[in-house]
Amino acid sequence: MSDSEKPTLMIIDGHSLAYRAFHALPVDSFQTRDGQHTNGIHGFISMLLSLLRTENPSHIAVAFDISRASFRTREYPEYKGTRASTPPEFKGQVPLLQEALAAMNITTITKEDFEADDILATLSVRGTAEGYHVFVVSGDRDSIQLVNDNVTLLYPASQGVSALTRYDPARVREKYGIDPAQYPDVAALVGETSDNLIGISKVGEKTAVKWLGLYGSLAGILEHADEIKGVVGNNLREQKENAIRNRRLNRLVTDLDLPVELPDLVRAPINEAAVREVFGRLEFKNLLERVIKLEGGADESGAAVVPVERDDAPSAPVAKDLLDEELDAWLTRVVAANPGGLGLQVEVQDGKAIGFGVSGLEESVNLPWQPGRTDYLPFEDWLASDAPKIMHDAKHQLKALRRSGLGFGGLVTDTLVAAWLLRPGGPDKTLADLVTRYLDETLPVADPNQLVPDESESGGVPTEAWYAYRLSAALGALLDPGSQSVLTDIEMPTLLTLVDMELTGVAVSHEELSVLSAQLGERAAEYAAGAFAEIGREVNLGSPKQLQEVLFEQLGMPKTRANKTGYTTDAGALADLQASNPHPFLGLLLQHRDATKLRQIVETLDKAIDATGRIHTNYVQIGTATGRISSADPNLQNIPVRTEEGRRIRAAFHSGPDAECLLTADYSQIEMRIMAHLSEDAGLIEAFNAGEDLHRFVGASVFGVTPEEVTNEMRSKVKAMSYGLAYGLSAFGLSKQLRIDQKEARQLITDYFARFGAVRDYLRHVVEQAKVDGYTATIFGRRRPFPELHSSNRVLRENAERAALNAPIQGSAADIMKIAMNNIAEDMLEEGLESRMMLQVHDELIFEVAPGEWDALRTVVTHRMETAAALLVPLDVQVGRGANWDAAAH
DNA sequence: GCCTCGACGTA
DNA sequence: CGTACGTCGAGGCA
Repeated sequence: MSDSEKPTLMIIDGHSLAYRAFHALPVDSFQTRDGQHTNGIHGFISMLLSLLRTENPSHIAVAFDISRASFRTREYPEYKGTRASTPPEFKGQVPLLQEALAAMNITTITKEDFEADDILATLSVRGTAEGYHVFVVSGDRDSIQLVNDNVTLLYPASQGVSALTRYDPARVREKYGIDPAQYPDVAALVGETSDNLIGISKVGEKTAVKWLGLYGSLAGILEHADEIKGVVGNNLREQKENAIRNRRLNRLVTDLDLPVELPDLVRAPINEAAVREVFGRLEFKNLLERVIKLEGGADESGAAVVPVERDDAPSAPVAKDLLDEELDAWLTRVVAANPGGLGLQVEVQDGKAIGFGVSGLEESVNLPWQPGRTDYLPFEDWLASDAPKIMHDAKHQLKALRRSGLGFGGLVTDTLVAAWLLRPGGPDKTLADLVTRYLDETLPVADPNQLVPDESESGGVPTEAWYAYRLSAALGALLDPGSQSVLTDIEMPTLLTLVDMELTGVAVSHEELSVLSAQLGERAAEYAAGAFAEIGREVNLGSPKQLQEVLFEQLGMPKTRANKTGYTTDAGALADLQASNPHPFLGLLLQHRDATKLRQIVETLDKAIDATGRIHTNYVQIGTATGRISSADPNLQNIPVRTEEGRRIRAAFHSGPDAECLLTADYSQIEMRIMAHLSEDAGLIEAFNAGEDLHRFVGASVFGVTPEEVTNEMRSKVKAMSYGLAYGLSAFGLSKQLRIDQKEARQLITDYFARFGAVRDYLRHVVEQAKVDGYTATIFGRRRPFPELHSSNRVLRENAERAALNAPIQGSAADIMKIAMNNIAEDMLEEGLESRMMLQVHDELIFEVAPGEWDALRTVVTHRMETAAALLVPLDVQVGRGANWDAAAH
């Protein structure tokens, strides 16, 4: 029988290949929406499909280790002892991989007390005996010993699993200078770091191969050990037991009793239903297609290096250039053909629109644009109409449309926002990320060598529009109904609201900031001079490293809490030091910190003021994992408020020249109210319905006194407790914050829950449910996945538990605020108010009030905020009025 | 010029 | 050993 007619048996080391794939592929890019990591599985299956195509084996099996323990670890407990513990992200991938293989009708084999390598060895010996050509696929170098004329090893190239090197006996000789069967002797002499097998000192591959050339085998070398001169000879004689032990351990077992016969391993058709189910769970869209397609017939074109890049991805349609009637006809036709909407991307330059890409499923157009252009009237009509549009990262594009004077309507989906709802806090930030994850394709990049990009070729806004169109379908299929309604009813309107707010900006006084900056600069310099005088030298007070030198060496202060670079110098630790080891330097340093921090904030804000005297922040709609909005460039959600000095910065935020004043409106205790609603705690609900001071009421209940008898101290303790609840506060944390001992903190928690037990039950229940579901949900259905709840790492798991109990509370508050904002914006438009919503700081809104509109605006804002959600307790809104942000506070 | 870290501002 | 963020300077690396 010639080689090409022999049946071929392919045996794969499942664990080692999956583990290699795990390290080769970015872990964050392969995750199900429940948070299960799948990069190892994806890489393995992808490699497997390539192998099936290129090698087309007639028989196949995948071997797995059952555990790290085997007869080898019993014999030598240190065996593989240096291996790092399995990364948590890899956990769970092997069982899922085995499920996937089962669905594909590929046999997996395990054997108690033996390693996968031994199964490979046994099968390759049997295969050879029964007339097969054997392919061994393994990332373990011990498999080299299996190579012979009938056994070929496919070994992953340096990184990953996308390229496999083919080892036949000639290749082994070329690479290592020995016969495959001699490889274990070399390994025994050299040692194997990854298996924690120590070899002979100073003996590397070169020496080992030389000796084998001289004496033929390890046994021969040991026999002639006395003849070997020099230090290495001595080492060999002294450490020969190492080599003997190594050789015993790296000998693969070739006569295992396995529960299968070779004919059982013949390739069978996949179980399509099972494959669809498993791959659906793994969210492998493209791999599913490839597996299904594989059934259609194997490709015979074998290549030595297995390609992983898919070759069946559809490519974007070539964009057309159209004018006038042509464009009109095209739009009419394509709109009719794509009732779900068209993909749209705006090309933005210097904040203005300079072109558009519009795409349906099968065709797209490219429309360069400049002000005054009239041949696109049909397009402009469509743009401004309610005709459904699908975009990616629409906010800055819509801002550009507005600056360019173009109308817009009909946004149904923003794929960036939709993907964020699927995986809030996920790594996907660009269209290319989403195309890779959800379409398993690659977004074409414009050729960087092409100086003038040809939009009609590929890349550019028409291509982006086409991918956004296709992504929206893929994402829509993955979104549960709750998330879908959050997208449609909350996030898309919010996006439009944010466009207005960002374009509006807020007036800030450059003059006031300049004065502040100068004053703070002077003060900082004085504190610095004083601090330097105290220690007799000048250091950089902004350098934690230099401060450590001063504090712990020069001044001999006791060490503070440790961090990665030494010991912390944060404000809390410095205050503790001041209490135990008073020194004027400490106070001056803290004062200097305050002054420079404020000055830095002032400077950053000042630089952000535009020519019209306003600051335009960028609200990041996908900026948080909980559903809140974040603010950046500059961040206007962390403007100081707690100190007198800080409030002077707020005072520089004022109403614009045409406005009457500012209006601020904030929800009071919204998170506690949400807790009352979600927990249905009768006591807490009563506390809110009583309408008096919440913390006083709760304090009276906890301490068993009347509200009038609640002291300030009792009130502040209860207040800290209530706020801490929603964060998963511990007795330790509470004691630290209140500076009381842990026993007292524990008692406070006990007393608190004695009166508000349903709150405790609710918080426990949230975490338990999240463990079952894999995610938490807000009142409105916004989800956040929590895979770490099952982590075996205690720190990770407990962090996830606290985040999970907080997510529905913080997230529901965020939902409520967004709904209120959208409703307010709508009312303002309907009532024709010219006042403007400018800022959102999580539970607070700031408006610029147009002359004569105070009453109307206050009514709208209060009403819409109070009625954004119907909870078991009322939503209380506090409104303030003033010429500036500080004065408008209440 | 890039990154990480410590520190600190807000809800 | 309390959640969620963004920004700065210092310092290390290239």
